[in-house]
Amino acid sequence: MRTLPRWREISDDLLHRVQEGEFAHGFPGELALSERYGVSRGTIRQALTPLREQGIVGGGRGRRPYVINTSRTSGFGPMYSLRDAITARGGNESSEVVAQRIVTSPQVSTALGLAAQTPFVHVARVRTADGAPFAMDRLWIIASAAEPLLEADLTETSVHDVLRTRCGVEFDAGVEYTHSVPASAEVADRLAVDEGSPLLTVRRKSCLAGRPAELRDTCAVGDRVTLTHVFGDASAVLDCGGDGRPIEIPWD
Amino acid sequence: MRTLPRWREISDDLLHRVQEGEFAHGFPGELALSERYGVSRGTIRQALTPLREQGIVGGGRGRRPYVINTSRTSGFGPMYSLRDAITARGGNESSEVVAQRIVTSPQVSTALGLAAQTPFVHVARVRTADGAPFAMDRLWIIASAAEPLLEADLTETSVHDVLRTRCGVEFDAGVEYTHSVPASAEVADRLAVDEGSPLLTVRRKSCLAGRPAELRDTCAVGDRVTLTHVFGDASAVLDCGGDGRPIEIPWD
DNA sequence: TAGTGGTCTAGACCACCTT
DNA sequence: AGGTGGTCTAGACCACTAT
Repeated sequence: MRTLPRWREISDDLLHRVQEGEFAHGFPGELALSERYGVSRGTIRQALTPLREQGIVGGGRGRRPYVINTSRTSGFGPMYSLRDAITARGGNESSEVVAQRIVTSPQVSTALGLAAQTPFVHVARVRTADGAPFAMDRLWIIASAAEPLLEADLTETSVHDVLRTRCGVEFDAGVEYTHSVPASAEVADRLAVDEGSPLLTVRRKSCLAGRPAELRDTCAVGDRVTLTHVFGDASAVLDCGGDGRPIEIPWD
Repeated sequence: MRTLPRWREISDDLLHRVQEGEFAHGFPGELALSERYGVSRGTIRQALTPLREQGIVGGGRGRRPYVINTSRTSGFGPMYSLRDAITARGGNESSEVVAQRIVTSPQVSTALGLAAQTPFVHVARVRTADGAPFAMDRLWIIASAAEPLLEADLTETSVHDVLRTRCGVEFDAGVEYTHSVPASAEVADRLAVDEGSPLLTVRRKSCLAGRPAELRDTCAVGDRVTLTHVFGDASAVLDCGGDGRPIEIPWD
């Protein structure tokens, strides 16, 4: 695990402070931050970029800077600008781990363009909110980068967090494919829905230092899950009614 | 329409050249670009940032820079890092415009947090690839910013392009909600699928200068459409087989 | 009018990859 | 070894907003 650049340390620190509510009554400007951290304004701007892109802090030329969203549970990193969050309808969320071991898989290796015998850490979980399953996911990460994952408790912790803190690993590129498919018999059984009912599936392939490193499938119940993506300071269109369900208007 | 910053002009110019294949045999380095455009390296880095984020050019410390993806049809702009493209299975794509007029709508105004009588330009289309409909979309944009849209030919041109070139308008923030829902009778009829079959719906709310400006609903046939998001230099995991459909392996 | 962020410059040093 | 991009500095000027 190499040392992080200064701008990244500052960015992490600011995110942490924001999440603890430190700036609820006003976020400092770039000049003030520049003094506080003892770095140039350019470095501060670099640190603020991800926070602004992800809509965590807002402001703009002339405006007083402010905090938009404190409740953001997501970690930090570029992949979160891809798929910010799967939000379940419900409160208490936990996971049942149904697989957590080393495997090889020709299908996975092929999908990632790796050698057929590449060993992966394989994790599969069923995610539950308030007693009702709302999604299942499974992932394969090249074992050489993710062995501590085998011993982690994944019922309450995200894989991303474990990778970051225990493995010092963060994905730097990737692609996501999202589909809507009918539930197969097996999945319908595990998620307690009717066979054929609409599911949201997301396949993600991620890279580590430019090399394929992870394949992840997420499979979510259509009417229990909303996939949300935020870009920039969207505070003007958040929380103004509706959860994104289509408006009931004829398609004239 | 105000003048664009220099870095943005350079970014647009580079994207244009990339798409015309000018750099197929090698992309210039930052120093070379700095000389060519007569600006400092910082400005060049700013211009390259969106191209690198969207995985259009690649490289890295020490590596020779290169072009990853020329065939990118998408325009330019931050919203495209949200929902890069809806890719249909098929070749010839066109749209049938089923609505293109000024309207007011309490539902839309409410969803955007605007006054109930706000006039919108309303556009609704059914999108077809190789003769089969694969998606429909409808949008409402505040009329004051988008009037030229009323007279545009939208059968072959994207709304985004018209907004950019004719209205000088680009969204700077937004949120997208993605769901999987069963087809209603009306939508099933228009898209030529069975009632109840899985659809992918995307609702987007966008901002212009920090104010709500657009609501857009897209409704796509599950098995004809893939929603793709790319982050960074994902060249290692693109084109290595599979279209993102879930692997057929039991969820042990 | 004061303070903010957006843009831009002209340097510097270093880590990393290719050769 | 030479070239690349990543990081950082210390300035500058300007557009915009709030007051």
